[in-house]
Amino acid sequence: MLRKKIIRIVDNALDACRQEGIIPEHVVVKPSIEIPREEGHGDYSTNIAFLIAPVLKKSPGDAARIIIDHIHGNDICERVELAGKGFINFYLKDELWRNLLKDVCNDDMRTLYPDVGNRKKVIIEFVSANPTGPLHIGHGRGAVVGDVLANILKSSGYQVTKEYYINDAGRQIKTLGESTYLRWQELQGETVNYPADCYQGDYVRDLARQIIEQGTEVPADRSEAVALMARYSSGKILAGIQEDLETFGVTFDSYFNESTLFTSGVVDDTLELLRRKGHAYEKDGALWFTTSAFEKDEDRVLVKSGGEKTYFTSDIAYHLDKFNRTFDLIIDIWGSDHHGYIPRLRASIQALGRDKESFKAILIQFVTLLKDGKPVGMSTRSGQFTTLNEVLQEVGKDAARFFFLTRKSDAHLEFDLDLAKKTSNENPVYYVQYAHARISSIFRNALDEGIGPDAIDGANVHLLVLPEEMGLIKSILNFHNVLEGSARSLEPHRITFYLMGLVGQFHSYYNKNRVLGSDRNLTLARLWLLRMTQEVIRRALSILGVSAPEKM
RNA sequence: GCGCCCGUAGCUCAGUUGGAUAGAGCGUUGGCCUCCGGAGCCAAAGGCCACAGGUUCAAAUCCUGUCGGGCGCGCCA
Repeated sequence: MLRKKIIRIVDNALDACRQEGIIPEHVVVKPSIEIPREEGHGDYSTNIAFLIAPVLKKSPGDAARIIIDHIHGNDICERVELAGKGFINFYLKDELWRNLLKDVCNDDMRTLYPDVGNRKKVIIEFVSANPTGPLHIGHGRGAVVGDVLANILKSSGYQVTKEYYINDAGRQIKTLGESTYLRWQELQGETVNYPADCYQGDYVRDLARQIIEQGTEVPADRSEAVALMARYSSGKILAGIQEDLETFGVTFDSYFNESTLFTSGVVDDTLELLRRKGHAYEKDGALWFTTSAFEKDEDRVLVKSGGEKTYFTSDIAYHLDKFNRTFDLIIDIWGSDHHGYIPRLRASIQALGRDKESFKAILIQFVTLLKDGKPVGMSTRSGQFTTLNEVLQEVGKDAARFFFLTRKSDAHLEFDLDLAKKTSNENPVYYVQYAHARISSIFRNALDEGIGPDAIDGANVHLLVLPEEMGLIKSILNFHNVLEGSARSLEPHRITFYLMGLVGQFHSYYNKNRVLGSDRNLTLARLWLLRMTQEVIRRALSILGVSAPEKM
């Protein structure tokens, strides 16, 4: 918003220098205008002097001085200073910030949301756990990142579709059917040898028991019986997964079955397309894809010598299908152990003639669940995982969601169950929610004194002159930049860190200054500021899918 | 062996894509409401940003190498 004005000021100064022949006409520089990290370094800062100093054959400091001397007709800055070895710092007039926030308020906060998406269609695929067992805490992390990222992109001008991909064509579902069948046999009193590569969790036995209790007729033919068990079990488990996700606040716009790629012919189309473009070739009786033509990776098999298609093939088809559904941007959220898979998929996207930049894979590092200070294993097959549902029961939706977003996705996360249970007060989510509740409380008190929303509407914003108040105003407006950065980098955790900072400013301000005081006009102005603060907290929390309580 | 990610305060982690004096939370120590919610605030202590070079006005950030940790490298899914 204001950055553009600063850019214009700098550009004008450069033009003035060119006209005077100080800077040669042909020299083109692209100064960066940024918000300094240090508070004392102004509202904006530019490094332009460092860039033109070599051209002028002067020191950066002298160059900066020349630029500053050529800034004319600037009415938005309180002052412009040379700082450090050549930085030019811009200190904007306080009234400018106040007016800006007032504008945002009058516009119903709409200007706070950036438009980086420009209505582009994006599909985010996440969780996509096979319905062979309940979700564990690692899935939970991916679920939150995907869900929140979707919210971020929606808030930034994208049209977002959330999709869950089900590998129902593969071997895992068959194994599930086999597992249930064996447990079923066991429950019939038969002695069975239960293999190690079958699913070990107790839930398989429960499923078998359900089949018996419901009096379902099991076909005598073994493979038919297994097929029935597979259908029943996966359906039941998927329903359970959906239920878990719902209590976690995660929903999907569509569920996509891998098997439909075969029935609809997309898989065949994909192979045909790759052949025609010369990106598939026969070797050793198998069909190979030319990964190496696009990426630093080895060629991969599409069709095995036995005629069976690989998982990779249906995955290429799946992504072709996404493009066919006219999505401009495809985001996949995977466990970080899949990172080796990225080059070949990106290669396939190029082979299909699509822009590789339209595909983004986000990797989620594993979660280490700590119990009694020791890590707990989480392999689905071994059955000793702790389910997402159990964690939710213990720490609650808000804390779990917020906690998952307190670090960037591609970093290990230690989730200490005992700590989360025992000292939930220490969880940062309470720190943020507390601020929201506290502000609500102030409004309740104000109402008792006869100050309602209408009165606050008429507040004189220009009574907000304290440094803490200016800091809050700037931070509220900064939500725009944070959201934009979060959307561009696809990093949801930036929102949580922003919130903790904003809320810290509020708590500090609250402690130092009284809001409800004897000066009615000042009271109104401060209430107005708190209303804006609370509004942003609420909206940011809503993006995170975390509740904003009035009381707690 | 090859590839990807990571190494920042005692612990868990941020660090605006190359900016100025390195930032939180927890923990430790010491303070703060006769008044709007003490689930809060203020202050102190704590750092060779794994190590060594290089690139430039400027490096935690980019390049090379070393050490240490995680994960991948199938005609599995």
